[in-house]
Amino acid sequence: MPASPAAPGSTALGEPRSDAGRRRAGRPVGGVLDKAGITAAALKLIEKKGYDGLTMAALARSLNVAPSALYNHMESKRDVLLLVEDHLAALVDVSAFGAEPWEEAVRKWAWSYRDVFSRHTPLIPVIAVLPVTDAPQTLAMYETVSAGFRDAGFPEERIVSSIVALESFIFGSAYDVTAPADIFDSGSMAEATPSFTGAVRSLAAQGHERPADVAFSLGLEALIAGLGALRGA
Amino acid sequence: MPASPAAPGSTALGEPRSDAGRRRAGRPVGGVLDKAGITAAALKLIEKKGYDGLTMAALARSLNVAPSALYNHMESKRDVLLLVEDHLAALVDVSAFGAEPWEEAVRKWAWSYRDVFSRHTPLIPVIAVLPVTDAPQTLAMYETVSAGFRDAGFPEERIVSSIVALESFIFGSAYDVTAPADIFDSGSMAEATPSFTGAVRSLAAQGHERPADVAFSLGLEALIAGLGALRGA
DNA sequence: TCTCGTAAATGAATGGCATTCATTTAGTGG
DNA sequence: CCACTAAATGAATGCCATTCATTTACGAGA
Repeated sequence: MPASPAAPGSTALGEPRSDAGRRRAGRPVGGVLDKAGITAAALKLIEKKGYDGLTMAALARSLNVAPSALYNHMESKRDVLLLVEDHLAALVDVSAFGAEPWEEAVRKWAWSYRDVFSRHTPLIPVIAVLPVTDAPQTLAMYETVSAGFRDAGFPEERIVSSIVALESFIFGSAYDVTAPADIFDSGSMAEATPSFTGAVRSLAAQGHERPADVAFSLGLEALIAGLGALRGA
Repeated sequence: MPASPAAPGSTALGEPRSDAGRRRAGRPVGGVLDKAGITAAALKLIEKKGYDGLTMAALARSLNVAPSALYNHMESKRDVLLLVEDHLAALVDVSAFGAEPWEEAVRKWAWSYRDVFSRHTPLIPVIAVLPVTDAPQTLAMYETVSAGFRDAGFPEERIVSSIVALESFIFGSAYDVTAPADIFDSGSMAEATPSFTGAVRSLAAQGHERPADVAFSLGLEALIAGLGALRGA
C-alpha cells in the first residue's frame, strides 16, 4: 500500500534539467501517481468541472505532472474512466442483501445504484461493455448481489439474467434523471399528438418534484414482482 | 398516424457523381445538402465506418462538399446525430398498437425498439436528453404508443411514466446486446466470487446463443405484467 | 563509493477533431 | 443588368489524446 492519502503539496516538479544543485524536487513522490492518487484526482476534477473538464492535460495538471507522465501508469484515458467506475461501484449500497428480505434488498440496491450513476452518466457506455475482470469492486458488488439472489431461492441459471435485466433498467433510468424538465414538450406539434400531449399534461398536473423517480419506482416494482416470481420455479 | 415508414427520400443522395470539370464553384446542387441528404449520407457512413467514422469532415467528403459547408445547414454535429436518431425512430415497429392486445403490442414495440438502437448505441446518450420537439418521427412514435396505452385502459397520468420506464429498460438493454461475450469472466478473482462465478457458469451451460435476449425477455415480461396491472386502477 | 539499470518524468511533436470566419460564388427577383 | 442572398470555400483556431526521444533520480550490486 504505497498511497498515503494526500501529501502532494511538497513536490513542485517541473525542474529544469540543468542546475544540478537542488535536486530535491523531481523524485517520485510516494504514490501520487499510483491508481489511488489518479482516481482521487480524477474524481475531484469531475466534481469540479464535469466530464468535459476531465482531460488528460487537466488531470496531469491537477497532479503537478506532465500529461505524458500519466501514460507510464495507464494505457489510455479509458483506463482512467475504469478506475473511476470501479471506485463508484464501491459506493453502491449492497448492505441489505443477507440482512433484509430479497425485495427490500433489491430495492435499496437499485435506488442506490441509479443515484450513484445518474451523476456519472458518461461512464455508462463504459460500464455496459466493461469486462468485470478489470474492476474488482464492481465484481465484489456482483458477488454480493448474486449471493443474495441465490439465498432468496433463485435458480442458479436465472440469476445473471435477472441481474442484467435490473441493471439495464437502472442504467437507462440514470440517464432519465439528467433529462431536462421540458423534454416532453411537444411544442408546435401539440395538436397533432393529442394522446401524448394529454398524457404529458396529466403527469405534469400531478406536480411531482422528480418525475424520473415516479417512472423508476413504477418500473422497479414491476421488475421486483415479476423477477421475484422466478424463485423456487 | 404520421409515422410513415421512411423519410421523404425523394432527393437523390450525395452520390459521388459530380467529379467532372466543376471542381471549383460550389454551385448549389439542388438539395443534396438538405436534411434528407445529410441524413442519408450520415447513415451510409455509419453503416460503413461506424460511429468513429462519422466525422464532419468525412460526412462532408461523402457529400462532395467542404466541411464548413455543413454549418450552413446544421448548428453542430449534434444536429446530425438528431437527424439520424429521428430517422431511426421511424423504423421502430408500432404497428401492433390498435391492432393487437396491449401486451403483444408493447412486446413487439419493445423488441423492435431495442433492435434498432442496439446497432446505434452511441445515440443513446443523445436520445435520453433529447427534447421531442426537435424530433418529429420520435414524437410520432410516442403518440402512437400513448394512444395504445390510453385505449388499453391506462389512467392518463400514468402513461408517460410507464413509457419512460419501458424506454429506460430498452436503452439499457440495447447496450447489453453489444457487450463482449466474456464480459462476466471473473478471471483470477473466480475463487473469491463463488456465487457470481457459479451463476455465470450455470447460465453459460444453458448454451443460449444470445444471452442478452434472455435477460431482455425476462425483464420485458416482468414489466409488461407489472405495468399492465395499472390498467383500470 | 562508484556504476549502471530501470522506472518514471519531461516537453516537444503528431494527427485528428469540431467549429469559425472572411471571402467568393452563382443563382433569383426586381 | 444589378443587387441581394443563400450557400460553398479553405484557411485558420483551439482542443484533444497519444507518442517518442531524452533526461532524471533512485537503488542494487560490485
